[in-house]
Amino acid sequence: MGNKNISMAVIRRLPKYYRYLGELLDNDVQRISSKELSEIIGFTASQIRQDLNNFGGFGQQGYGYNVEALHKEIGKILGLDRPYNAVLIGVGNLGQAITNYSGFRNSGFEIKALFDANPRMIGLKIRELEILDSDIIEDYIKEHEIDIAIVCIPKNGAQELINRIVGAGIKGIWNFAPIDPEVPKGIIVENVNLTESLFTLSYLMKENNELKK
Amino acid sequence: MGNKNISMAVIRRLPKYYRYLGELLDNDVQRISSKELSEIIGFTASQIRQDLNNFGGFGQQGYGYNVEALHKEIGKILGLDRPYNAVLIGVGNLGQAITNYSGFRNSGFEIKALFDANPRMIGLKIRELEILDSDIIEDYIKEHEIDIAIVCIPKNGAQELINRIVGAGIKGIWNFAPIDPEVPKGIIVENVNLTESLFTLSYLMKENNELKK
DNA sequence: TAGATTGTTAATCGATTAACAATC
DNA sequence: TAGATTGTTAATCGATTAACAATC
Repeated sequence: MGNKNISMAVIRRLPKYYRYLGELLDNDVQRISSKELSEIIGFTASQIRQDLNNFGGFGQQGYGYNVEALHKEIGKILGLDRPYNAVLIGVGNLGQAITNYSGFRNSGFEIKALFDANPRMIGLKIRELEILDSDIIEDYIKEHEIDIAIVCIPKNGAQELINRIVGAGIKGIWNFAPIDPEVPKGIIVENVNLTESLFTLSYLMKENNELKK
Repeated sequence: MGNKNISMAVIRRLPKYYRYLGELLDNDVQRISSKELSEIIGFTASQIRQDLNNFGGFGQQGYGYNVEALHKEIGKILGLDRPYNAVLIGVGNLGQAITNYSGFRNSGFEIKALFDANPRMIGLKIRELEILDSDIIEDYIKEHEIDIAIVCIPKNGAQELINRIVGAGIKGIWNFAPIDPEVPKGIIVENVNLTESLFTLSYLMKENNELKK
């Protein structure tokens, strides 16, 4: 499969294509042109065609794109045609929210175990999943072929924990701790920083307000 | 204040500057050059100087930047020198997680009220905050000078709810519902889409794996 | 066939990096 | 003063948009 070094800008648009195509599919729309999709999704038709052609020619001249086929193709491109085993570390409010959200499992991401360092949490159950002691996480990762770690612990200790799970063989980290972890080449980290998101909102509200003056 | 139409790329880096400068401050670092900051934060020194100079000349030739002063300036740029009143709508797991996270309040974002449509939730309390009926949200927003709505409800009904709160005078929306809401010009929306984030991780893990072959 | 729409090349626009004079 | 480092201009790089031949 030809990898032409896809830019991050393109990659971040892929899940949006996938979502909008899924909605079209739910509404029994069978075909769509880049122009029509453009009106729904808010990217230019030209950009849509450019984006998709990074991965192959999925359309047909004079017709457009078959919604179902394109949705499936993008799913494959995103790697959603295979299951992932995950562990979640830090069963606080956010960790529980993610554990309880069924949407991820439906997309093939299964949380196999929960971990926490707090003795009061260890042994409790959430959704049939017992909370295990963080101390044993390395052994668990090695023994259960875990691909992804979902890190929901506070800033302090987060880098150290990430060092440990990377050492145990984790390949991808979905990181909610408010740090930019350092990891060896070949380990993928996706950071979700809610504070940064909120501050961006704050900036834009302020800027918007000033423009009005 | 000169607004030179700052690009989104720059804006999204501002919270990172703020965070790293805050950490330097915690570590009693008093001055830093763009080169040193570059090594910590991972942007080029040139980019750092370009970014900052969009907002003013905060440095001093031959010296660098005063950490405390720069941190404060970026805080101002982000609009963190004033308080915001917020309401949170949808007190599920994620909504509770956000309600319980004290970091936002410490930055000046105060959740003044919680709303839910589920009769079982209405009347319950979280952190001294009673959960109110979503039906009365418009009146509440008007009467309490609410700036920001934190939307943590499912996809269905999210656009309708957003229409209502925008009609009631909300100026900024921190949206966790998995839609890209349509809002009138002048209303700021910051979307957090966890599914898109997870799918991006999936793509990058797949790509990384293929490169190794 | 005629009309529509893709895939793809070329043109434009914008963001990042490099370079260096200004100056602390 | 000499050395360091900014602020800013110019050069480069990359991403988006426009255009259109190919073709269904």
